[in-house]
Amino acid sequence: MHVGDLVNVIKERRKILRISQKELSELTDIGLRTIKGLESGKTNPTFHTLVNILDVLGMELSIKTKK
Amino acid sequence: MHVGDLVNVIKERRKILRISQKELSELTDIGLRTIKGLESGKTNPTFHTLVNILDVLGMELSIKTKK
DNA sequence: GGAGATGGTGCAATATACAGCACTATGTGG
DNA sequence: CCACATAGTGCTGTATATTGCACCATCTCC
Repeated sequence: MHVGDLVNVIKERRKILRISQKELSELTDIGLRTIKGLESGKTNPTFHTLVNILDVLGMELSIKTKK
Repeated sequence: MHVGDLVNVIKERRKILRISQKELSELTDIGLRTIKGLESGKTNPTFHTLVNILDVLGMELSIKTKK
C-alpha cells in the first residue's frame, strides 16, 4: 500500500458516491486544502485524517499479515 | 480502526517477532522516540510512518468498503 | 545490590501536515 | 461568450509529527 494506491482508492470512491472535494471536506470537517493536497499526492496524511476520510466514504482500514 | 487498535496490533506483532522498540527503530530507520510515542498512543502517525513499520513487521494495510 | 535491557515521558529543534485565501485551468450548461 | 462548479497549486501561519537527548521505572540476571 503506497500513497498512490491510497489516492486512487479515495478518488475513485468519491466519484462513485458523486461527492466533490468540497463536499468531502464539509462531511469530514477536514480543510478543503488538505483534501486537495492529499488527492493530488502532495502530502503524507496522518492516520486520523485518513481514517476520517475513509469513514465518510463508507470504507475502513484493516491490517493483515503479509503472505 | 482507531489509534488504540493500531497500537495494539503493532505491539503484539512486535512481541511475537521478539523485536524491541530499539530494533524496530533501526529496521525501519524511524527514530526511537517516534516508535515510543506511537506505541504509547501519544502521537498520530503519518501514513508513511505507519506503512514503514507495518512492512517491517511483515504486515500491510488494506482498505475495504464497510458492510 | 549493581548492571544492562526495555519501555515510557519531558524538553527542545526541525520538518511538515493542516488550513485558509487567492488564483489558474478545465469542463459544463445557459 | 459568460457564469458556475470542480480540481490543482502557490503562499502563509499554525499545529503537530519526528527526532535526539536525557531521565525514570521495571524487570532480569549476575
